Amino acid sequence: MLSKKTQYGLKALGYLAANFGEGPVLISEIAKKKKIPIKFLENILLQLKTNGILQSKKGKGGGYFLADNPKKTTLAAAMRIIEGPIALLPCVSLNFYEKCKDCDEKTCGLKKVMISTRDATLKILEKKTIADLIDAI
Amino acid sequence: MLSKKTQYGLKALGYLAANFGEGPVLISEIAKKKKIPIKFLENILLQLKTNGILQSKKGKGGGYFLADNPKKTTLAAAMRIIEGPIALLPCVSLNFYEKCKDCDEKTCGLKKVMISTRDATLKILEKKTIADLIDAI
DNA sequence: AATTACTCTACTGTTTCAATAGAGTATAAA
DNA sequence: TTTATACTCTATTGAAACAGTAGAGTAATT
Repeated sequence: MLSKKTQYGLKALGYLAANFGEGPVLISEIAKKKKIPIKFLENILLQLKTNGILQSKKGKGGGYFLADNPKKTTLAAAMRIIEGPIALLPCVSLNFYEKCKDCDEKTCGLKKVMISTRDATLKILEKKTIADLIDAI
Repeated sequence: MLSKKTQYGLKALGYLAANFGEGPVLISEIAKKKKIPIKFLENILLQLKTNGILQSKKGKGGGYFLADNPKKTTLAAAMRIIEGPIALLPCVSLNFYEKCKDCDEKTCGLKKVMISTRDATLKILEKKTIADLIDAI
């Protein structure tokens, strides 16, 4: 399951995608519309900025906005920043790989299955973008 | 990411699948072969027994064994017992659904994507069984 | 100068995770 | 019927992660 942090982050990105091209959006506005604790949201947005997905402007008329067209940022990219690995096990993670001590990765049956699962998940998350997070209506 | 508990549980099931039809297997044997802390493994196996996947026999010549042919138990079933939900959000879980407060599930863009992801994952995990967890060689 | 709004570090309470302890019960064989 | 074996069950513990908060600081605008 995704952490609350990731859930909030994705919702915020969806809101910023919906407002793309309309200038900076206040943290407080995102927090209110998406019902996210504001101080928590501050941390999340800052992290997304540090990792290049968001940009910001300080002072009056400031706020956060997407660094690029919403269709350019995949969900996989966003989730890796906030949540970390997408794979179900460290030994099958592409971006957060950790060697499996206590088992032979060449023969491990579990690993094979988890690779299939990872690929199925990534096929979706590498194709979908934060533009797909925009709410209906 | 899956918890250690789930990882251990699946490995143990793989071992029992490999030894299906050959009588009870000692917890200590599984623990040793799969390098799982034995007391931790006890809890896990008991939980799998309570939920019908395993059976056991006490006393000398006792141990754990699969309740049914390994091909009959899907990974989804096993994982739901040990780990809980397979979906990435409670509001898209089939077996552990929780209503999403603070958002309208009918219009939520995030929910749509998470349903796709869930379905892609389940397509694998509902088809693969613990027979697929048997190690090569 | 005053106001606005993001920035950054640190902290806190709660929950989950991972593992362990130890007494209890059932079974089988000698 | 005793003994050894092996699963059963509840409780506990330390560490880490999670979720959220606090507050001082910096930059930009008017």
